[in-house]
Amino acid sequence: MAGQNVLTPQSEDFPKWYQDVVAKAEMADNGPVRGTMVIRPYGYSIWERMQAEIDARIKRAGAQNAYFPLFIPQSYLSREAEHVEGFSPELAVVTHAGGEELAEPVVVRPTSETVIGEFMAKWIQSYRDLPLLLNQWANVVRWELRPRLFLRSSEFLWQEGHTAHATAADASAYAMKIHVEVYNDFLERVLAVPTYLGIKPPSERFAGATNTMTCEGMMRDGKALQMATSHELGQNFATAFEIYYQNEEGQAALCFTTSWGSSTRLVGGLIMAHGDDDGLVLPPHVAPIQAVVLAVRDDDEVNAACQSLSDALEAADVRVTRDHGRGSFGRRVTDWEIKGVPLRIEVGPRDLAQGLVTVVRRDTREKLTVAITDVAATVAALLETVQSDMFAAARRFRDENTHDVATLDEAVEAVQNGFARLAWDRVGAEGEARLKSEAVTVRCLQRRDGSIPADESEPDLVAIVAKSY
RNA sequence: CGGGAAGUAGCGCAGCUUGGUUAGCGCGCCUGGUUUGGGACCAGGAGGCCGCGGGUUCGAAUCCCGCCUUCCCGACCA
Repeated sequence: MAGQNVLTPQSEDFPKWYQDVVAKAEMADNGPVRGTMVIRPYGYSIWERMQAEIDARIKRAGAQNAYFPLFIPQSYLSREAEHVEGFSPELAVVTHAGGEELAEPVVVRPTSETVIGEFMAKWIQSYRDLPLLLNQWANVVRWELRPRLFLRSSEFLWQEGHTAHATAADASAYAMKIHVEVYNDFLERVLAVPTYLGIKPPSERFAGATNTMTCEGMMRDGKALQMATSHELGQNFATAFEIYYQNEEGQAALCFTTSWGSSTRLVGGLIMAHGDDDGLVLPPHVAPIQAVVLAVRDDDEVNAACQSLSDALEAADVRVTRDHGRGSFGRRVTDWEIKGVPLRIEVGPRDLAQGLVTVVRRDTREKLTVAITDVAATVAALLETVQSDMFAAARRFRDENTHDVATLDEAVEAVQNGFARLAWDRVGAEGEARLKSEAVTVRCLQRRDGSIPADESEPDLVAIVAKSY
């Protein structure tokens, strides 16, 4: 068996590799209904770590968690013309319940702007109630025609933030704050995924938004994945749901709202941003298990050493597990590699006789010999090194595969292997159609310095274009 | 939703063309033993509505029709 591929190599068939990893790392299974997903414990523990990190940042930004219903009156969706048009094709609608046909069908939420808008209108009376900053963790349903585990499932888990503000400037600033301080900070510091931040061109905007911001990540096959998104909704939903407040002069004024979301799609992005031919590669900050203490053989002396090592690591706040299992050493090594555990600590009689253990990095495969008394301190520090090295490696990969081009033809050529960057005024509406015919889209628009523009009419913007998930 | 491919044990597959008795193989799983520094070995064993429904037939995994599911490409998509 030695030397045989456990997974389909990325270079041979990337989508097959992805499915192999999801299955063999025990992340998820397909559900019985097309497009549905069963998230297995290992996959869910990664999602839980993501939730904890994102939730803490959302709260730091001042928003509070709440919960709104799964079922939404169909009429709510219709109140905002673009919104209903955008979502109609992917709605799941309940027409029968309690053994009878319903007088008004209810939709299973595809997103919650409408219900939340209804209650914002009820709760907001005065300028003193603003800004109203809400978030919810929930499941949503969008009937997908071409589902893929984590990346696009008909039901998925996410967080959706919804805020109301007195002024356009305040709403805009808050959406930007979330985008940078919650999403991008999380992506870079926890998932170690570098992003291109920017705004979507009008053609790619959220249904009902006046502006959509995105965090675009590059996967190992050079394709783009939108990893989080934030919207300025202007007064579109405030108008539709009559979200008014009384200003300091006692006059009624219409709110400005925002919404922003990130989903279990992030798990798919994590897999594809860092994974290699041996499986997952998890950054330590998001890894449910940061280090595994692996007994080379199952005997009392080795096991005792493993136990005291894992106790010491736990005391140093390392998320550690012990593998003194049966079965061959090689088999167990491979299994932990597939699961992407950042550090493997191998404990065997030869090393032990000299008071040493072998520490192996998953990201670089580098092997280090460490005195057993130094392991706790070494591992804690090494996890931080792995984290920052993974981010640096991902950024290098992204930069090497982002090509500056001057024409649409060159862009189409360049995106066969990564992203292309070109002047936005070289694209335009006709350019987008031309790109679309090649299965290429404008992922985002940026200023020359990489910062996020206010809108697409700013002069001298650049377009990041790519094939995408 | 359109085009293509495929559904046989947990996973990967053979068998189907040319219908015929107990449907096979590899991996995995269980038991016992030997092992364990990169997917170990020996022996024994469990596990199958052959995707679902209907039809043809004395007889269907095999032929015909419908449906469901999965994968690839496209369209669609915060």
